[in-house]
Amino acid sequence: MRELLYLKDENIKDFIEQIFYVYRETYSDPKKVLKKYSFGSAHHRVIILVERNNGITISGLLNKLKITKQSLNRILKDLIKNNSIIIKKGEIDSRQRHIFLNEKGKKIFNEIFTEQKKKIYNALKNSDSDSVLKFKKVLNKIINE
Amino acid sequence: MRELLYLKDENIKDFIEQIFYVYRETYSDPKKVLKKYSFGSAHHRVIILVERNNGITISGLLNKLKITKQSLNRILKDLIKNNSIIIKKGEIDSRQRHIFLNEKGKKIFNEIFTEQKKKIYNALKNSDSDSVLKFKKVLNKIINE
DNA sequence: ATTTTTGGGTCAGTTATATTGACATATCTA
DNA sequence: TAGATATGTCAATATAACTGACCCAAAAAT
Repeated sequence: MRELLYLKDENIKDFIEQIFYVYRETYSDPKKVLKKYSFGSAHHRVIILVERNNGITISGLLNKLKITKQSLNRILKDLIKNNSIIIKKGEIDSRQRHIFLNEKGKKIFNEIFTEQKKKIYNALKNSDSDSVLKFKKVLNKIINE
Repeated sequence: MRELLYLKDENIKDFIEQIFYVYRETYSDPKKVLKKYSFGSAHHRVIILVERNNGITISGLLNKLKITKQSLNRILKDLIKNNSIIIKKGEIDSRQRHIFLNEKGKKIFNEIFTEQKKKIYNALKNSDSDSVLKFKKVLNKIINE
């Protein structure tokens, strides 16, 4: 039987450490932009998720963020006050709230994204398409385990 | 000129979102174990880094964690009180402090690691070695950008 | 038609983790 | 010896999360 080196503990430990660094590095660059609007990482994550899932509901966001609704509410209030998002009642189910980025929110997202994409863009640019594809597949496997 | 689809904004956005999920999923499972010792994520990260870098100095840890020494100090005090780590003066440079996991710390690390490795292990098990290798390379490229 | 469940909102208090800024001490280096 | 470095510590503050207890309105189930 072949030895699967990449399943050895030391390799898994490498990944645990690297995933920490990758997350931190990926999410640290836009901090100056966020500070300009008095936003923190929590706002950052909400803006990203709303941009990617326009019209997402409160419970949709809660499922993706895995925080409490009290925590989310604080963030949403800030974003509404800042005029970055608008919230609409559901047409089918009027208990639901659908969240959208408005013009200001889209502008802020773009500023954030411009900073945040750099490291990933450069890393991918220096990789071949097969590597990028396989990178994505393993990422997804970890998420869906 | 070929179009590099994987450099398109929408693909980068995928990665930004996935990296968040992967980090969270990778670091969420050991929370019950940590709670048993009244430890949080900050302690978790320190234990991991000390296990991987036995004898690391304070400034070594600060460079990896990128937090302030005041923040680190709170964590280290907890870990010392709990008898998970010991701190020794440097023999060459006695200003330095070298941090080691002791028996209790190793035991706690193993409990944490047992929980934390599961998702990664299963994800890698369902991947071929080429994918795992390429996954690691792209991770490193993002970190070192 | 009434009851139960669901989606969301909110008040209050607490905890965890990080920050800034200032200052102290010992030790190493030039 | 002067300055730089490694670490420790006090105090105040910010951020982001938590638990727990309620509330209302609308949908779904009975």
